[in-house]
Amino acid sequence: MLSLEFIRANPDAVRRAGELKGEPAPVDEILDLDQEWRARQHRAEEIKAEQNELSKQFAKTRDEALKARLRQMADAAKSELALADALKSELDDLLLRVPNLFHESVPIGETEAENVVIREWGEKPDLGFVPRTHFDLGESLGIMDFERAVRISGSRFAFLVGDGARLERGLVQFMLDVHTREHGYTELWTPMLVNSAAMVGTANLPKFADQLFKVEDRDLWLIPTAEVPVTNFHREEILDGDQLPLKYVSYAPSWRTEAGAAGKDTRGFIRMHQFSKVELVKVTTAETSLDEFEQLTRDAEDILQRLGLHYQAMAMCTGDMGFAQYKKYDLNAWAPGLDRYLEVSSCSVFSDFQARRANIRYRPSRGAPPRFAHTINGSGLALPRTIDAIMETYQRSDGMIALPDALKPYMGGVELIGAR
RNA sequence: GGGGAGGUGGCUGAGUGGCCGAAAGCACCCGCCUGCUAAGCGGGUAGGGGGUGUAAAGCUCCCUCGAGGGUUCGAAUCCCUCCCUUCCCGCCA
Repeated sequence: MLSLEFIRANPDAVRRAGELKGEPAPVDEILDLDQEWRARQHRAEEIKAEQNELSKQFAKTRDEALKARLRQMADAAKSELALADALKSELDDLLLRVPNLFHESVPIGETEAENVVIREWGEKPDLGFVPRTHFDLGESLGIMDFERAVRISGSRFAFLVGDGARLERGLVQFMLDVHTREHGYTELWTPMLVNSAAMVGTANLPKFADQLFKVEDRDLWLIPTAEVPVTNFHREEILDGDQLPLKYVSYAPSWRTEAGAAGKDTRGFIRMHQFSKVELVKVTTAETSLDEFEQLTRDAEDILQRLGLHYQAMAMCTGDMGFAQYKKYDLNAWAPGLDRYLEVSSCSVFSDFQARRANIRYRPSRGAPPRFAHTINGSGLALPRTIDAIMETYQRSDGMIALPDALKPYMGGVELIGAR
């Protein structure tokens, strides 16, 4: 969230950011409530201060008249504080619904049409035959099974079978190895159910509850991404400035309701209720967060390059980047069978927006007052669509699928999927 | 699941109704002292919020001793609920 002080001082900037993001900010309500709350708070504190003072007197004098008066003051202070607290929690609720600002380098725009390609790597492969889709290939090779998944769990679920499952496992291993050994990230294995406070920390709540699976009768939610537990790893901590940046990588299944995506990407292994993802997270400082964000994006791109997949890096425009992000890049890998790009990674820097919610701070130097950290995350990468891009890019005219060299050590001797 | 013990500052740990936002020790910071180092001496060091201030500083008030409620003029301290840690028993991967 944004700080109340900032909103007080820059209401127009907050309003403008909200409009350009298509996420209107309740600035006027906040400013009104803020005034009201502060007035109440002040009055309550005045009563309380006097009460505290007189109470000390009473301890000496034991004056019964004073005691009666103090009893009244205690009641008055209590009800005044209750009013102030009610206003404050109303105010806090509103603050959680104010979208983040965006960096000046973010393109202004309303829809994905105004996103900007900032980098491109490789090119669309010329296979020399009409490429098939991954789901066509996957079903005929017997490595993907959607029909059975529907019977057991419904649409947007899948089984991977044999070499398909192996491919998924190998990819996870490969990505984790690259990020931990070569990019300097520390691996985390996390809880996959988290409480509401954690979801608020990463800004999945309160606004996006309809995107999340909730455990019945408990304050637990299935994580939509490892970002949630990993970013919250240091919640309510004050870190040492010289520990930063902290770099984490985590593999986790991710669950999303995909509400609002009815009818979209219903065929294939693209938009699932459950999918695997390797996630990169950094906790850093205001001074370094934009550079660290660029580097994190490069770390994700490195995986695509090693896999030999053609992709584009896109800078998201204001209207397409989301509520909490300060700046965001998507990585879109080319899928020849589908004849389109698939989003395999989304990398974002949040400024101190999440850190403020999750109360993650650091001390720039010994004795200095704490400051909110900056958080960054990105997929490195999301599995299903990476698998799709691999299958469609490395397919052969005979329907078998070759493997990128980088992946071969992770496939237990399998070099060609479909060979018997 | 049943029963016991416990949750206090960066850490250890004292504190059972006002003198306590909190002894002492450790750690850390500043200064002094000493050929150097170590030791020693003196001082400092929790977080959040309100008011004042152009702002920083400063001044001042309020809140916070796991969380929330209650008793009381007054709660770290007493009572209730919840969460967590730990030990014993039970159950189970």
